[in-house]
Amino acid sequence: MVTIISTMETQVSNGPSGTSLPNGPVISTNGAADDSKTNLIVNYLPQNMTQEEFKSLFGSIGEIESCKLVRDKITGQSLGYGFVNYVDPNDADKAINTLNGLKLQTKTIKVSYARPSSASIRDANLYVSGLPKTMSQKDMEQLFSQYGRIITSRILVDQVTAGISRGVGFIRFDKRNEAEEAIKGLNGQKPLGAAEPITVKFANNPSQKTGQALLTQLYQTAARRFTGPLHHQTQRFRLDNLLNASYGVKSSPSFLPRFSPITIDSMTSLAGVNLTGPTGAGWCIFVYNLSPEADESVLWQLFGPFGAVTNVKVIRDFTTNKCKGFGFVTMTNYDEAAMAIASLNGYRLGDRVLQVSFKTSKQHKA
DNA sequence: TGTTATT
Repeated sequence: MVTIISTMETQVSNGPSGTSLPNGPVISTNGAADDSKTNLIVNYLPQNMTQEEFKSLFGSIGEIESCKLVRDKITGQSLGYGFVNYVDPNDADKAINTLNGLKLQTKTIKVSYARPSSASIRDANLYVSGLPKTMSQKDMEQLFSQYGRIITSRILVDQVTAGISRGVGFIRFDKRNEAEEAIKGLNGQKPLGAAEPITVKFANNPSQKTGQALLTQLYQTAARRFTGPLHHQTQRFRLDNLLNASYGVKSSPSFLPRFSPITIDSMTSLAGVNLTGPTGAGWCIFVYNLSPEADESVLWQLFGPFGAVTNVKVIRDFTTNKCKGFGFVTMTNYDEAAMAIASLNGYRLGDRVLQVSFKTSKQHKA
């Protein structure tokens, strides 16, 4: 088990780059709207926080121009951060003062001004290993700060030994080229007084997940559904103005109860429903509640990690060419198909909860 | 030897 020494030490404030006009909006020198005083980035959000809860929390401060909880494009899972753009810069300031450092479940959220988006700030996160166990987060920052502006830093610690450094950490620089210089300057070098050299390299990009990683993630999500929330009810994130917020699931389409541990057997035993059995090349799987924008690639991405997929099809409206909400996947092996169904049925894809089952003879009726 | 900071 791993925990974090600190996520809050490095605070970032971006100097506004625009010009404030009397009684008017902030206008940047190039004429584009300048949101540097209203746009915030929120980090270390609880995994299970929904867009609605996110909006509700930050909307309690003041009027929101826009906000977005950033999610994985494929799985729809929260990436643990989001953006809030307020109408009034004063509300952005207030949000930082009142919500930064707020403890939500096991996380301590960080609220700060968002830096202007640009390619140069992407992929600037470094993975550092071989650090002396005695090196603190501050020591590490000091070592790296000669190469640029540090946005975040952390050292991983062992939880069972109550906070002993694992000699592994992360450093995020403001700019990618700063991170590159730090690698050049520090990789393979011994910090002052250290016995061993440290390794410094770019951290794995979480958006480039392997099939195996995606599969693991899907299994974990499935397991969570089957065992219920990880934490005690009272530890779960609550908002006073969200009296009956559900966790992740907005609606429960059709006959499937929320979080119900539906098994293949219970599905096949439903009255009047029979499996069609292997048809031609393999087992046909019915996927329901796809978005109108869904395409074949999402089906490949979802089912591919579970085994051999021979065919996918998204059913579209003839005139609009939009997905009609469902599709089919053919898998060669029963075991893999069954595992895919067990893992993906009830899975949240973006705002939607998928229903996944073997295609049955009566699926289209009722 | 592994968290989740750029819409």
